[in-house]
Amino acid sequence: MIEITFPDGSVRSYKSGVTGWEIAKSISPRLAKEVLSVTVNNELWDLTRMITHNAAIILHKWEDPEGKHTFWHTSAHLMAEALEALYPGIKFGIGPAIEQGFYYDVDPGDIVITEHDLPEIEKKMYQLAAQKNVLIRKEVTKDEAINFFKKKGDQYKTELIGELEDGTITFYELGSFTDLCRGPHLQDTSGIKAIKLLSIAGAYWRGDEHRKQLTRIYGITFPKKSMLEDYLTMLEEAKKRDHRKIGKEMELFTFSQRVGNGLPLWLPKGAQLRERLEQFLKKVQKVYGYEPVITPHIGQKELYVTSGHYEKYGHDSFKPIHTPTEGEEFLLKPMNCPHHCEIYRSKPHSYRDLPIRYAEFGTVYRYEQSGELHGLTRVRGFTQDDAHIFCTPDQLKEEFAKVIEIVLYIFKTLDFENFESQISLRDKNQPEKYIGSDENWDKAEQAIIEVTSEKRLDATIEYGEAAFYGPKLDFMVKDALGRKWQLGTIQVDYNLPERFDLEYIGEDSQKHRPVMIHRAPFGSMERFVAVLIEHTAGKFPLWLAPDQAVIIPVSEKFNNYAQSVLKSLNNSDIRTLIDERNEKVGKKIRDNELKHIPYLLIVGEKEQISKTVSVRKQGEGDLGVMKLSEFVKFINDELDLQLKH
RNA sequence: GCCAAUGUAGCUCAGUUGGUCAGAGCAGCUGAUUUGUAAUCAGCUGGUCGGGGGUUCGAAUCCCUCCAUUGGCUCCA
Repeated sequence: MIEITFPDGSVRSYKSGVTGWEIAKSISPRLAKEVLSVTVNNELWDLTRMITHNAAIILHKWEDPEGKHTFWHTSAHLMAEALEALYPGIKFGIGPAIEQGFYYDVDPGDIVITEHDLPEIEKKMYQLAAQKNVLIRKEVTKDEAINFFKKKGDQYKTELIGELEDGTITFYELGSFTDLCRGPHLQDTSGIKAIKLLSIAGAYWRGDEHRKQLTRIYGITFPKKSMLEDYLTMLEEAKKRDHRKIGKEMELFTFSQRVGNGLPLWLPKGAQLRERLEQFLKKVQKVYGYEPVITPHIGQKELYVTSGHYEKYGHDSFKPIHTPTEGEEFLLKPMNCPHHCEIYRSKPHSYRDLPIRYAEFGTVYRYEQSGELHGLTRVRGFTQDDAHIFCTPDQLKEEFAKVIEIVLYIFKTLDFENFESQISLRDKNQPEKYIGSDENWDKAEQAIIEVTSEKRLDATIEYGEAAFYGPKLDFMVKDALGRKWQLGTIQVDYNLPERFDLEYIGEDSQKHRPVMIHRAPFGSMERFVAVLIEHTAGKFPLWLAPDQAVIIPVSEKFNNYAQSVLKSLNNSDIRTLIDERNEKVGKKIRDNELKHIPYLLIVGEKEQISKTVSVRKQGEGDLGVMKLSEFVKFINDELDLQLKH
């Protein structure tokens, strides 16, 4: 007999060799039906694998990430089985479960699989799933594994196995399809009731653009048809929030082929929105002791050679600009930091001056690959809400903490609750990748870790993700479709002060090297606005809305009164429009609701007589009649609430 | 940059096997209506069918090529 410990701490005895599924069955038949996989001593296992020693287990159902992971991983195998049946000789790369579904990278040889083929593959998957084929786990030796895939002619699997250690290799058989796989898997495929192959794309083998491009097929599956329907509805809803669609509808920004791809044109309403965000941050930065600076859009190539950017990012930059007569070369600036370093250098500094915080909404240009461009989230010209803090090593921690405060304040004001934060540290096994002394690195990394925990940030730590010049803390937010974008970033830098030979005179009258912090709470205005649009679906908070209220006269007879209301509200700094079109009230309400204008003010005979407006709130409907002064107060109260945290 | 798909009026989209196929709705303009909380009616103006080349008696439709967009891969704010 062995002892099995459950998550709640209870212990039960089972005979040795019991499986996860049998344990589930012993608890309840319903659990046995729903359970998908089991964690045994922190390892995710198949339900059919025999447990022969005392163990702590957790049973996973669909509701658990581990359960979904198992379900989707098996689905990837099911898709592979279907692909092999439809395209004999097809070769397989990797086929993992992902956050939403799964994919498989395949090499179909000379034939091309397109999205038009997906329904047929789906159909085959349904057929195969209905056969209720069992997944069989087999432990194999490395030689056996290599021979199997060599015989099959699958160089990708052979390559993968070559890197594995003997004794740890497992195969899974599903019907006629055998795959190298760590598992775990479902017991059989009968639970896969709803299947949707979503898209198809090229993906380089092992992410290396110098290697062969395989065909990646993305899909998702569910244990119930209704779940798939809900998921597809959710996708449709998400598409409605797409910032590219809303940006067009609300006339926030556009692109022109004549201007160039990846170069956004901010339309008046978008520019207003962006300016308001900038003013907001400028105000916060003033409180935190930042000093605005302004630098040009280009700089001599030598500047970026000095900073090291030319070597690292030169190939991602626009080609140098040559002057007509001299042999000078200028680059469109890919980063603001070199310019700010030169500002620091423009005069000598004492330790008493530090920290110095130079802030600039600096527009930078990077030649992103054409396939990478995406709405406002990935563009070739964008404005960073950049600032560089020059401080003593002793001030680093406190300065870092203050930047986190700013980021959190901004996110809170804008209701960004679901952000993730990531600390990127160095990989100590590869010291050659980083510059700066070990001592400084330790200090900086320690400071970031301490500060994030003091600020109660639930940050993940990634080793080896630091920049070569220092550790950093990044803030990520997901867009409507769940794609993760990096917004804010705070980076410690020992490199640039070194390269630009930046100094300050210390208390000891000696020269010292300052430390730099690069920080951008929004990241880039373009990307931030994009994510903001998707989060709000275009229904911006009142303080940001380009237009806050629109006056709707019931008929042309009341245009004069409407005009007087307009004048009065605009005098009270409420951004107000008037809809004098010769249309019925219902039509005007509908149109202005669709424009996401926060307040609609209907005025007719009653209002004209009583000097009031009939207030209708976007998405909520009629709020009743208010005196003009009441409405102004009502608006200002809401604004105060939004900007006070 | 690579793989795949897409590209028809300002926007959203029809256009069947190449032969009155250059259309619809919305937007815009004009007029009628003078409107009370999510679409009043009528008329009109919009397009070298992404650009270029080719096949054909004839191309939005077939082929080539370039450009852009979309979904991914690599990189990154």
